[in-house]
Amino acid sequence: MNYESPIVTVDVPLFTLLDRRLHVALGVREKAPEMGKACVTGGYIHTDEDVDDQAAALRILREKVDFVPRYAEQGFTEANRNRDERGWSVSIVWLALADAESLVDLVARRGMKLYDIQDGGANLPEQMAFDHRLLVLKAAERLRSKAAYSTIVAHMLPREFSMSELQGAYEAVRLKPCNAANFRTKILKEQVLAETDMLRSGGRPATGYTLKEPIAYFDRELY
Amino acid sequence: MNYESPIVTVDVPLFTLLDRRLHVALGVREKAPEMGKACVTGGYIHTDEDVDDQAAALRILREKVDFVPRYAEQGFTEANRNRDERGWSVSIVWLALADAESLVDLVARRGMKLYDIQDGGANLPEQMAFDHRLLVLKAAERLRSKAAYSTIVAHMLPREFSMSELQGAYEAVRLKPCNAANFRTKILKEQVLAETDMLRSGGRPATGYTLKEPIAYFDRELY
DNA sequence: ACAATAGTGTCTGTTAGACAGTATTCA
DNA sequence: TGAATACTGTCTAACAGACACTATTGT
Repeated sequence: MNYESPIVTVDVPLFTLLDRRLHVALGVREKAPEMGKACVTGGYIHTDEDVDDQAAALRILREKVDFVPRYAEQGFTEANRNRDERGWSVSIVWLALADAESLVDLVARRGMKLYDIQDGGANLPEQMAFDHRLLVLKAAERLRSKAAYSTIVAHMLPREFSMSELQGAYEAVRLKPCNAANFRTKILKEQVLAETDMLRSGGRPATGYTLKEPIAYFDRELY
Repeated sequence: MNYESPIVTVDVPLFTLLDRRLHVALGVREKAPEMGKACVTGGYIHTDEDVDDQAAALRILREKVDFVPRYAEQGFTEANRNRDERGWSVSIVWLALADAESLVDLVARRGMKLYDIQDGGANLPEQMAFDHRLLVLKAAERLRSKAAYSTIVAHMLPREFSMSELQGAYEAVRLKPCNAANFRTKILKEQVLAETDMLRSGGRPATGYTLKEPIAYFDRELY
């Protein structure tokens, strides 16, 4: 027997930190079905040009909103018969991260909007296309759990950041405060940061840091 | 423009512990292409009967090899244009776990075979269908990393197990030994195990344990 | 009694977490 | 000089890890 093949899309929620709170950039769906509702940037795989799902994710961001994220990784795949009225469909969800400035610029250019998702989705729009509310919440949850033992959150900061900015990023994503003195010593001991120039701020200038590697993993949770 | 939709399959590597070493159960592919090569149990999504990818994974195991795993979860999705000569294809890989006895019985019934994958795939068959070698290795790696901070490995033991069996499971999957006294106190403190009847063994009978919940997560790695 | 496996108590070095205090900038 | 932010040193309780010891079975 021959079975109808499901529809396959790649959806790419864009995350950043704004005012030390996790935000996601959403657009507005421009065609039926679900026209006019808030949606994650996504699209079909182009079997003639995309070599793999990562290439598809990056092409979709480039073509649809002219954006190159700082970091992207596959999150999870949502696949069921109810998520799209047009039939059984598969969404490969990629998480993309960028600094706030780039995303603020993007949403201004493209008529998109940044939504605070610090409070379990309370500030997401009422109506969202398809199951995109679920996709965003699952992706945020994945980000939270990955943040605990990796340097992934640093990609939502400027390339050079201060220790307190980095701490703020961990706190926002992990949803709990941590002690500045202990945070500093612990992450420095992990040897994942490289020092750069000084950064000016309100008081004493702070040492600037960058990630040595795009992502590093810790043996234990970073509190 | 209208794009050809990729082929979508669900592939389900079956893992267990045999002689305190991680093993995967593989079958033999019975049709072209790649006929005769070792392969992961998998199949197409049946859009008329599967409600979602989990249902598809379980149906495929049931129909193809008449097996119900003890635990299954979505692992990752492999999606590119080179993995199947017939065209751009997507595999949603589900990890399935079972006790050794059930899988030994399964492979005997179905002409499958259990392969030791303790040594990074050195004991996998030379020729495997499609990219199934990669799928198995990636799935095993996912299992290893998840094992560090959860009770997932217990599903590769009998439903009731002794503390030393559980320790052996962690050691096999994590690839490092750990101290019996400390392992015991640490996992008991997590309160994830329930006591059952005594289990007979070579010496003093051991307290039997079962998982309280299908899966529990720890705040820190269990050494 | 002894081999084999299960389970406990205790000690030591390391780490988490709290907190006091010093350093360097701008207004 | 004082407000603001950056950074350091030290103390304590908890935990990781090692290890010696006791307990309960079968032979």
